[in-house]
Amino acid sequence: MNSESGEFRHRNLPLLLLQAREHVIARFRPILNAHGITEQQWRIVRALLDTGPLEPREIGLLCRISSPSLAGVLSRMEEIGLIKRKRLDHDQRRLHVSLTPRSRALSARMAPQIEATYRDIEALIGAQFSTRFYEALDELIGALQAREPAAIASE
Amino acid sequence: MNSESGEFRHRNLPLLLLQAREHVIARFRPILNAHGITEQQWRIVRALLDTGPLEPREIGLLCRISSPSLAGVLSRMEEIGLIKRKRLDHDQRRLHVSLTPRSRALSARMAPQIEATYRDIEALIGAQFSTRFYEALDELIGALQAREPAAIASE
DNA sequence: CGATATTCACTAATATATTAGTAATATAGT
DNA sequence: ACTATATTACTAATATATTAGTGAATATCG
Repeated sequence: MNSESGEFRHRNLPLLLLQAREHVIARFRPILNAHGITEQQWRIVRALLDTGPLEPREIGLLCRISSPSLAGVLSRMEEIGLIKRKRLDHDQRRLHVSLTPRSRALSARMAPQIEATYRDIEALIGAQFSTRFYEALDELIGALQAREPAAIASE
Repeated sequence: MNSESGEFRHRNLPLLLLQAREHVIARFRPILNAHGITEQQWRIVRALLDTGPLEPREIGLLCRISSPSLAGVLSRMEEIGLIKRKRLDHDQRRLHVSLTPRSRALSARMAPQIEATYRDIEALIGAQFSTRFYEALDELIGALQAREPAAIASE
């Protein structure tokens, strides 16, 4: 009825970012499903591949998964043999999470399809736009995390 | 260990988009919490404000909420008086979802704080960058939905 | 050294997401 | 009319998200 509603002059930015992400990940989802791994699990596997062993706290910050969610996700991943967990000797609170031969083999099998999908996307949007878009995302994230409003853990 | 891992040449684009969205919505979350409304509920209220009454199917496409999730979300929203649901006369399968005086009053109270937050963000990233970033998101979404891979409902 | 505060992974309860499937209604083609 | 198919909102089961809070371990400070 009121397509100008008056109340809001700005477009819904979080929704736009969500929509953009949905359109991108829609192209990867079939690959993840075919290999029986969830989005969160894959995010963690890829982070560990790129960075090496991490602690849950670091995984949460990197992959944007909250501590309570992480507890269940990591527990299930250990159960199906995608990761292993090991207490640190000098600090019994902390934990080391690392990949297993199985998850390394899995990502080796997935890598070609993932990379092909990135090439598809780049073909659609153009290499130049692609580069500038990554830069824009980095700039946005950098600007927003430089001056956080409250105590929102994000670095 | 292996910070070059070799397997992946492209950065994790869905993760970057997720991180960007998290940094943005982190500034709105305190407002939503203060008014006792969840992210999904607010997305729906704002969509209805902008567009007028919608059917669940349309809400799902617009707000990127799946049909099963929507069932629970709408049910809870009706229970607390944020929306009302009404069957269509000429098609008993379909449904009209519309706002209530209560949700209109709520968004009127929230609007100033929401708008102020957008101004804060724009001040941080710059008006020019802001404009170009919105355009880039539109372009990305447009390019990706123009040639969908499979039958992924998205417009 | 000892009391206090902080950090860390985790649990509990509820909300939402995902995948598969269902019943009711509507439409298309015969 | 009639069968087959499509569409719509929904349920069931499991996974993940969110908010609050816990116990164990460590760090900090008096």
